[in-house]
Amino acid sequence: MPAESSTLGQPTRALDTAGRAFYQWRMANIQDDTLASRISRVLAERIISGALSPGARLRQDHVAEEFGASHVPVREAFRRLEAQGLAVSEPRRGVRVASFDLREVREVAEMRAALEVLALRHAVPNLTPAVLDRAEAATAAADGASDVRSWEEANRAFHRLILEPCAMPRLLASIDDLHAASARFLFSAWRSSWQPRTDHDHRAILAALRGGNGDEAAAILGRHVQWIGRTPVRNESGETREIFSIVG
Amino acid sequence: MPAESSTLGQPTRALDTAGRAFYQWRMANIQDDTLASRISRVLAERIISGALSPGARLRQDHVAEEFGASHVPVREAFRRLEAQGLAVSEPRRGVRVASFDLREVREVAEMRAALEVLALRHAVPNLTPAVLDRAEAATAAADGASDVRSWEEANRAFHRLILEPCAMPRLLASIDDLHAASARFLFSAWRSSWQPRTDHDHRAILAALRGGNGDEAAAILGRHVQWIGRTPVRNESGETREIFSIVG
DNA sequence: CCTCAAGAAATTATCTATAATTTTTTTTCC
DNA sequence: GGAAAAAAAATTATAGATAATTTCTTGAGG
Repeated sequence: MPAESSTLGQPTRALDTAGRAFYQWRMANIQDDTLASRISRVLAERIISGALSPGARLRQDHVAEEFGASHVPVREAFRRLEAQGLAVSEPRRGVRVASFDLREVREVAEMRAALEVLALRHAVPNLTPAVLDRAEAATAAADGASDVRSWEEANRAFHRLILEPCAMPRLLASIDDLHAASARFLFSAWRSSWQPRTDHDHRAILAALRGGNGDEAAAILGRHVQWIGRTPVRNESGETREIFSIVG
Repeated sequence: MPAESSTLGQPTRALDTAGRAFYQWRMANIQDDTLASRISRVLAERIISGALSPGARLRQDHVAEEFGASHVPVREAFRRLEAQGLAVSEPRRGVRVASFDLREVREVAEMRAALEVLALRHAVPNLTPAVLDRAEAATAAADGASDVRSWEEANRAFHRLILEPCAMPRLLASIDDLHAASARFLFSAWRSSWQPRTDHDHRAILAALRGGNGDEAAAILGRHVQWIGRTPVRNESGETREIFSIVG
């Protein structure tokens, strides 16, 4: 590390700051260093946001060219997207963006309810006032959000904050994947429009947690996550149909 | 398909049978045709059975040579194992068989409880007497099993049978992955020894389902899956320690 | 005898090239 | 003009080769 070690010849305080910055940079890159994972993250982002529509073909050479890479890391990225349920692959016939329907929206909502309730139950004993304060801030951010993207980010932060203290990595990873699926549905429903709302469930959950009532918090969370919103959407041919999406 | 089409020049009945056999063969191979998936399945089998121990390095060139392949499909197989939680990869430092401890055993047990209960609730309305009979047969097979492998297979069949009618593919896939993790723990605990047992829980679940009492069945299943067995195991240096593993 | 450093071997990550398959386009025949 | 067949183009899957990194081995110094 020749470029970085030059910063080490400085006063102690500066060294600490620079050292930490470098460490964080290393962490951010080390655990996700390979081309394959960077490609898979970018593609996942596009699928979730709706920039890549359901059923769209992902052609390895095109993706490779776009990223200035060969198709070997691209294929690895595809395998990862497949495992996350964001893409489907048919041998020798290529990879497509996974499609979804109301059945799957419901399925994801129910899985989230089951797993988030489990996570919250284990998180409760480890919850600190500091964490709850940050969760409250996330709720406020969600209420003040003016577009879907920022609302989703704040909402996800809220759930992550109160669940993370469960310290069950496998469970949290599964929940993350389900959140990604939820976000896909959400963005597809509220493509451009978004009406600000006050999330009473989040506040009720926080109140229950502050009052030491973990069971009640878990019960509200379970219902909250299964809340499925209906939005009328007008398609290209001018017909309107309802799109369903998880909102919690 | 030159070899197969030759079978088509036969009487109608024979054509049907041969045609179906060919179709099934195609199905079995088409949806899992690539070298990468075959390699990942074989490696998964070895990790689950314990033939590959936790922490063991998986070297892409060695695996490639063993399968008479190049390392490109091997790397794709690695990404899949990673997503299933059977392997962990550190960029530029290779892939290792995932290790596990009591914490993870508990985590998997609780996730299975949450998700299998959810699946059963949705399966109940679609359960037929025929399915329950097959589940009963699986239970009998488990009780009569003389080794861990066959017990695990029969046990897994029982769970699959009663949960499959929920018709929630994503949920079932998650449960499958958790079963694989459970089997790892199980095989590591009961490596060679196995004491036959009668599974009263399975019979109680079936009785409740036959009696139309879905809630009771779900409650028993939830407890059943979380049953963690303790086995004293002697390691290389002669010390004994307890190994915990899911049994349900 | 142990620790640390330099060199050698092995291993990973990537790219370029090639064979096989699928999809698209063009052509032919009715 | 439209359906079927043949040819062309695109695309996937795999192999072989190369650069960069890590791990192992060996040797020097304390």
